[in-house]
Amino acid sequence: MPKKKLSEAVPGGGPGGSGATSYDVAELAGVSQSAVSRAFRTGASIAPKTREKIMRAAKQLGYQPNAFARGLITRRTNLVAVVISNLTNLYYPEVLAELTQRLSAQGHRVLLFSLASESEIDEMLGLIWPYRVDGAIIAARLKDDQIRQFNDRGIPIILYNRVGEGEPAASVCCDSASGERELVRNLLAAGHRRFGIIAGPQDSYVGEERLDSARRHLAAAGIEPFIYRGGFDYHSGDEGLRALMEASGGALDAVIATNDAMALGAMDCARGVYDLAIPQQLSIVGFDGVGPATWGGYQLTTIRQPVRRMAEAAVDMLIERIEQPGMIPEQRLFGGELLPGRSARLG
Amino acid sequence: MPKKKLSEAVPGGGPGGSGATSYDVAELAGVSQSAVSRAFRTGASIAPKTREKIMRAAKQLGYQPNAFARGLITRRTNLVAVVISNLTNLYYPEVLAELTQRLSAQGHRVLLFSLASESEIDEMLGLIWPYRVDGAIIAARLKDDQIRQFNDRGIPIILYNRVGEGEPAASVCCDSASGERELVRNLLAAGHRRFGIIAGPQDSYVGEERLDSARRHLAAAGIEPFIYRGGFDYHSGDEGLRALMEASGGALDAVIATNDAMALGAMDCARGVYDLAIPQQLSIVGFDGVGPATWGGYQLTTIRQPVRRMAEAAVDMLIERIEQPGMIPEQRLFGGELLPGRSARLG
DNA sequence: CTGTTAGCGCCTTCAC
DNA sequence: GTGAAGGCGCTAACAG
Repeated sequence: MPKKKLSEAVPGGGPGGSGATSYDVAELAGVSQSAVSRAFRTGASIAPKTREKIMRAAKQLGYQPNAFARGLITRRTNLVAVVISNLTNLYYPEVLAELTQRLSAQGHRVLLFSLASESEIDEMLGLIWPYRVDGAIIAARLKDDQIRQFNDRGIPIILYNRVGEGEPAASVCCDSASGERELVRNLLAAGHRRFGIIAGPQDSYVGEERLDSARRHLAAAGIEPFIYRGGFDYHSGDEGLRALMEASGGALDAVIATNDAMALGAMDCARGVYDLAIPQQLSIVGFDGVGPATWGGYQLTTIRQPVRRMAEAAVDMLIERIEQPGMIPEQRLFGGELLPGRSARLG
Repeated sequence: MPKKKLSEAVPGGGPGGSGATSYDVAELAGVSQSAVSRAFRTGASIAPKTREKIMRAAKQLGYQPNAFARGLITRRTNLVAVVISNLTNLYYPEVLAELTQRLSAQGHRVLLFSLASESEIDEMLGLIWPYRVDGAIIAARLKDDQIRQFNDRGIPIILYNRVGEGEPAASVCCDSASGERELVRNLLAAGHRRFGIIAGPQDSYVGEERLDSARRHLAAAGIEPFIYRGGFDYHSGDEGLRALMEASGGALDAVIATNDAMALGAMDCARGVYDLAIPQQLSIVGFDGVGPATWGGYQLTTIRQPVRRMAEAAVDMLIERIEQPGMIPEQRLFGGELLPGRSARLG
């Protein structure tokens, strides 16, 4: 007879708990507490008959092992932090859905953090540490010392569409440079010469990459584009097009937006405000391949990120590093797919 | 000198942990472990000087209290489960962003679960229990016995845009019935007589509510609409309009879609495929007020859900119930706002 | 294969 | 205001 105290009466248990502990189950099943523990652990040696007896008792009591007690001892919490800077970006919901489903399938729970602004990162880190997450997937711009904090604590992280600047960090990215090059090359081949670029905020890593790539490849053809800085949202596309039209005196052949939301805003503005036929009078391209880009009213010419493969890679890389600490940082770069659409004349 | 073992050397600590424990901090600060515990608990009585000494030592060691050990004892995990059935629905990212930010501000972390299909709910519940969440916010269709499992375990839940069928449950909803009534009344007043409805999947609670309300109010005017069943996505809107045009022989005055995504699909189809002028030849209305609905190319006539107030209400109600168990179930119903847009002629 | 014995790191009495 | 025990529920060695 175990001496430990059993959970007090009440079938439902106290507030916040199911009430039943492994001792309760052990007593009901007529075995020791550690037998119960084994029954709920994969790969533990236990007689099938005993296990079954235990499981029956457990079900009767509504018993589920307490992850907090387990985590305290195993130092594995099965928790993965997922950090996304601005969820309302059209692109992230799809990523988040993929990540949670794949992590779930691998036995991990998602602890979600969303930031209203990148300045909240330090604050957020303080909220993560107490939960001893096994790892993290981060789609926000971490500073070197923030990456180092993860490294120092031995918590593997995967940067999503970002790379570490100085501190080494594993990452999964869509190849902005080659995607943008593809777009520019095609636009040039179709004879466009007067370009405008609607860029993203300067604190966006992919935004700057895309901008740089576009400028570089235009420069190689001797072209200097007009540039407008937006905020990655639909409205910025509208404002951007107006600004570019003004700056260029209305003489524009093509507009390159560094994400789809802005490209769509620019399309609506071009048609609605300037009464331009797209792509006959103006070509517009985006980047990402979000849902609305393929909608009938837009059929945007853009680069589609292979979201599923990227999410899969991020999760796989993370799990690897959780199970085998100390792996070297690896960067995986996925090529995007050119969706021809109907918003631009390509060569 | 405390006899308890201090964490073993390595500054970074072992895998998964920051290494430092309250004993390490206590030793460095020259106080007892329980003093450290007090320093990190709000409202514990401790001398300001002692506290400061401890905090300095803690920072030096990178110490953060272990939430797992704390949760084990206090039975408060500060974890809230958020369950969302299909994240890719345009409407949810905004909700999720609001929820996580507000929960964070209240000292709670979000454990996110997303479902590929409603049939996975039981499976998911089994993943939730071990984590002893303090509460849950659920935007998925729970069966009565699933709600009861939460009730039995004493875990408060808030249903989001759903209500319990038999089992009592607190909930936050947008008033589908009155929103749809408003739309129908306006459409009738403007002289529309031949209606089509693009409805959602039958397992959607709000979808059925909106459909029922629209039919009822049309019936009151002696009108029997054509009905098509879609899946709440953009593509369903396209298919829906085709089906309705066929069923009605092209004689349609207005189309009511039970969410925005389908309404937008129908708009593009009406313009692109049937070459109809909207709203002159055909009025189309939606429901939700998602971002793209306000875009220049659409300017959809719809009902906007007060997402921020609803999220705020959900979080507040949940926190109340966590701090004061046993509160009665309350249902809060928020009215939507009619966005006139330009996709329908209203009376 | 099963039971026993120590803790995991912290909070919570209780003396002082 | 502070320190010394005891235990939250479980897993990880061990014996048997």
